[in-house]
Amino acid sequence: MIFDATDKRLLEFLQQDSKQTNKELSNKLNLSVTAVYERIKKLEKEGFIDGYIALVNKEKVKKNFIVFCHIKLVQHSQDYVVSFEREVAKLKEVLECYHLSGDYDYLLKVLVTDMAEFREFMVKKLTTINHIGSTHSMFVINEVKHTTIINM
Amino acid sequence: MIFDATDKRLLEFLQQDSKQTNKELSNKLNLSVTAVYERIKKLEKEGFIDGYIALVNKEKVKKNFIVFCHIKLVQHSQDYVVSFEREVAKLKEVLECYHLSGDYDYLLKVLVTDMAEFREFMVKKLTTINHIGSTHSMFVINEVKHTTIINM
DNA sequence: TATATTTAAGAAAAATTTTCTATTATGATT
DNA sequence: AATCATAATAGAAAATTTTTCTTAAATATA
Repeated sequence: MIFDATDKRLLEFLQQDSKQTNKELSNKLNLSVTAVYERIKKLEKEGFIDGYIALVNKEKVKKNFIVFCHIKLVQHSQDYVVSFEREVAKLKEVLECYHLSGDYDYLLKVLVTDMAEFREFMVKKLTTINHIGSTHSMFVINEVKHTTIINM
Repeated sequence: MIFDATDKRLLEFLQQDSKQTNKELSNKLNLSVTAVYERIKKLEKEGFIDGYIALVNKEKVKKNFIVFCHIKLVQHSQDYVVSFEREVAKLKEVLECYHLSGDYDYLLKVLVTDMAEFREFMVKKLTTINHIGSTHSMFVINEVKHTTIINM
């Protein structure tokens, strides 16, 4: 499938603000409303767009205590890895989980209200998952930058 | 401001799919279309919603090489910190940057096409920023989980 | 209890999306 | 270069959705 410069610009605009009307986008792209509409539908159908979402303000909903957790497994057998990944993905406090190179461990991005809630998360949820060897938590003092925009 | 259970559910729905019509939301919430409309406008005005965006598929646009970079500064003076944060925020490859506790350093989430592009990023961009003492890169083998949904 | 204030509902108006048809551009083939 | 097929674009019409407006109900306040 051909994915031209106009499609790229369109995706950039939609990543910035998906509530723009096709008319606004058509002005920015020098296209007709229908052309914009058809391009968006094509991008959606081809899988370039995973979805449209609202971004909630973390401070407002009192969930702005971010912790990165490094995790090592006791063993790295297929069974252990699969089991750990399945369990950790279920936890709503875990926004992101990455399998990392090097020390063969994981990096988790955990979002909670405060230290008390993080403690609960560690004790009641994370450490009850099997096969965890060790954990190392890094607390975020300040979120310097956070964007969802992928540059192409 | 009062932020009730219905507002929470509404934010959950909008975080999952912001393209739902007010009619669909009104059915899920047992409200009228106008009531949903007014609640959304209120949440927007009060700052609960930072924006509405399209999520682009990383694989499709060939930007799915994720690297986490740990960075230590040579000094931690106010000047150095401010300068570093300003410069690093400008880099489009850096999706996220966190100031961490403990070793007083930073964690960067970097998104590029491949290792070649990461090398370019390191050599031409990251290491040209002043005050960096040392860096340590962790490559993502697999993205086990990634959500933008904040639980409330 | 009476009075204000907020919240909600339904209808109407305005705006936007979506469909449809026709036209133009693009690329491949000869 | 000419022809054909395919894809992209534009404008108008239809369908849907958002937004506004008015009225009614619920909640809180004095």
